[in-house]
Amino acid sequence: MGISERREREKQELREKILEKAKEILIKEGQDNLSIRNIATAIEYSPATIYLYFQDKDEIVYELMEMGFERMTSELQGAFEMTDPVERIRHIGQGYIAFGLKNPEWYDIMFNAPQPIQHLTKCQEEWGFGIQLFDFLVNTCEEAMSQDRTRKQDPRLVALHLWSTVHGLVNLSRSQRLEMVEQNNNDSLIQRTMESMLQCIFR
Amino acid sequence: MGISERREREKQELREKILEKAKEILIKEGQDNLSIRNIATAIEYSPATIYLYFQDKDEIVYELMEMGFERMTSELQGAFEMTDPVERIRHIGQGYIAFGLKNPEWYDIMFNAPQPIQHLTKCQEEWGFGIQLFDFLVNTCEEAMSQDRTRKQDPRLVALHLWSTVHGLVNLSRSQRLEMVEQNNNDSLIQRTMESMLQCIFR
DNA sequence: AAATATAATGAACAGTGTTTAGTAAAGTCA
DNA sequence: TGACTTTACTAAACACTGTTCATTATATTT
Repeated sequence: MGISERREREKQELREKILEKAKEILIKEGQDNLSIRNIATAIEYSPATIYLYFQDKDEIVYELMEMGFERMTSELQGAFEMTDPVERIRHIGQGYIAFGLKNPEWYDIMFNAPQPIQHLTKCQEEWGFGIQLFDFLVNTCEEAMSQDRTRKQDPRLVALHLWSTVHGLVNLSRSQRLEMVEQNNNDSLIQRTMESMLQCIFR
Repeated sequence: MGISERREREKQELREKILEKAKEILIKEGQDNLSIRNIATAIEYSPATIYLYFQDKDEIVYELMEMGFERMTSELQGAFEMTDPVERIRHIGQGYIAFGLKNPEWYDIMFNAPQPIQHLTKCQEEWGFGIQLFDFLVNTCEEAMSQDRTRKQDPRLVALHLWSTVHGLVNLSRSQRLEMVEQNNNDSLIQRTMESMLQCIFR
């Protein structure tokens, strides 16, 4: 029964090809130009064909989100391996911000766009990568607390404080609101703000 | 020459009507349904007419942003008048978050959407309301610092820390990423996180 | 070779922002 | 009042969007 196996493989290959082209378009032309029709012409198939491999556009965006998390995770690898918990947090923060500023389209899909979440709730799955990342941050906060590097408090709140600040900074920069109130020195301003936060949480 | 005055007045009235209906649609049907065509049918004019009163959709969104800032400013009035600088910051933060969670569409237009900013850069104007709000926050931080309620540091960085955290929290909630990592107690979680931040900045 | 199962598509639906040429109404002036 | 001009408005088109479905083409099996 090698034939049906080949067919299955070919189906998988076209699915991969769709995702690859979607990724290319996202990087080169941005989220606004990531349309079913653009993907279709890129893979030289009709738009309707894409719906034989994905139930809707949300599913494609969801897959792109997963790819984004893999990219980000690999970029943060060095930070994850830091022995000192506070240094670990500092490097994760810096890496997170750097990723967000360098890959705004990926970041948007991962942390802002409603589509991947809609896909998740539709399929009753969970936000695996995100939970993993957040839990790691919570654990690191707990570690810092056990070393008396910060005052006793709910580590989940500290983690959320850290996350929301860097998320807020990336989004304010992305949406051009930051440059509206502070013309000069965008990147270093973000760096210094995060450092200011770390100074006030950890010792 | 009362005739041309009446005409001018009538033009202004239709402009106002367009904005009023745009506001209604934004509130009742959300940003996704805020289309030129929907506004046009609501005011019982053709879509093309709207372009006689606004150069493009961005300009309408810009005007809605201004309305949003007026709404927010009036809601924050009580907070602005607090005598204690730290309490002032606390109430501004709470009000900011409450506004963002209660009026997600307004919030999006004011702090996330690229359209109003595109309109600004096109017209070489500045983000008046936003700058005003941020500068007020900076001044309040300076006041708190002069009262020795927080350690000596750049007040603009403290203000940005405060802003990015609440902005991040509102956006994480809005984009459903928060409920992905913390199922229970969304609103109070946000409150407690902000409180945790205030505790670590001010004394 | 004929029958069947699978894959791919053309065309349509309902929607988007925006432009342009043409029409209808209102104001101006002889 | 009638002719002319200015202003206000709109129908229709352009180039897009996601999605569905009946139909066609291809590949596999009998």
